[in-house]
Amino acid sequence: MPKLTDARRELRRDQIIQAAVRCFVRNGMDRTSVADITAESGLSAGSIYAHYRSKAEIVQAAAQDVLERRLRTLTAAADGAQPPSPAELITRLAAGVERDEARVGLQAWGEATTDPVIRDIVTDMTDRFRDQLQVSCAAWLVAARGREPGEARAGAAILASHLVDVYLAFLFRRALLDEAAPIDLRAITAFADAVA
Amino acid sequence: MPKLTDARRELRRDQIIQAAVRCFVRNGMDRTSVADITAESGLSAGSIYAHYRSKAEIVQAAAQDVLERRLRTLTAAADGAQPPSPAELITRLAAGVERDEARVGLQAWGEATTDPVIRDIVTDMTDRFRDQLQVSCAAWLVAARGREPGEARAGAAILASHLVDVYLAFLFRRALLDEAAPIDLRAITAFADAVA
DNA sequence: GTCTATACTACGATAGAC
DNA sequence: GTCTATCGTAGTATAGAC
Repeated sequence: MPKLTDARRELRRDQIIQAAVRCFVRNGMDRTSVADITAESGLSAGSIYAHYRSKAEIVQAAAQDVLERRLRTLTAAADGAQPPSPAELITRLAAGVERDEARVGLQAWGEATTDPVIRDIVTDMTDRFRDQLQVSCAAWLVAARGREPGEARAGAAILASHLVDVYLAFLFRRALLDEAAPIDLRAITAFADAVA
Repeated sequence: MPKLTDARRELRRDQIIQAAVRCFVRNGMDRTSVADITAESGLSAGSIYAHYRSKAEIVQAAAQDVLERRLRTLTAAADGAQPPSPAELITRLAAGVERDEARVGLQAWGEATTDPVIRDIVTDMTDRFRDQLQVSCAAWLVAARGREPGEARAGAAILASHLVDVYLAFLFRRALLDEAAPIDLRAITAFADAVA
């Protein structure tokens, strides 16, 4: 039964990653030692190196995990009976972001400037994020503004790029400011109306 | 003549910081060792520690230097016979950003999530950046759109916050993408028109 | 797979001569 | 102020018992 052992293995790996993320929130990715992760996870060095080849691999897996989680938040936010407006969509998105999560996200950006693997993880996730946003915006343009699917897709592409910008800036504020100003919806709606 | 020695001292400090920044671009702030900085600067460990108490202090000074430099770019971009439109302003701003510079900026954001000193440097500079943008936008609203100074200031505040968002997202793209898409001016002008 | 113990390296910072 | 040399430590990864 390799299925079960695989699942157990995945569970351990996740346990390690979650512990690592908690450490990263406290001390940052670079100032977190493998010893810190062992202490936080309750495991030992030997056990950890049985699941990950190096600390770099742990950092990469943690970055991937945090970003994937955000992408799932988007999928959830876009779901519903009728497609949400861009303003509503970005509001839901922002509501789902914890500060700790945003912090590790920013750390990943910093790492991405020098680690090609993390860079690919970050840019790939940004691309997928934008694609998802475009799909949702296109649906909204069709359903709420009566656009043709073709022109809706074009408008949605522009809109989605802009939403990504606003979202990235929000992550910045959420991570670094004590009380992050909420996203200013006037800018979004003004632009959405201009597109639609 | 303490004036002269002070100037020499400042020159050495700057030499160290510039060398440090070059190292940061290659290997990141955390994976750069003091030995790397000595090699890059042509100085020795003893000399460097005569000017900075610790590596942390060097990192902080480097972050401050990079961000101050960006603020000066903004001051230059806002200058001119008549105030530039928001779209023109952000275009000039983006044009002046080198990739290496953007990279160290992102690294500083990552450090800011765990180092309070760098966090203050980053948030303070973002505030000053927004203030500068507001002044410039207010001037534009008065000169090009005939607003009253009072309502121009209010509109400019909203506009400036949004421009900061767009600018931060641009820095992200500039640092991490091979060919950063230029800033989409439609979003800016649409919003500027809505405000004005 | 998981543990303890440890080998090996790299780093930050200092001492002391000049 | 600047150099060379070095001290102490902290970190990654591995070895070997269980």
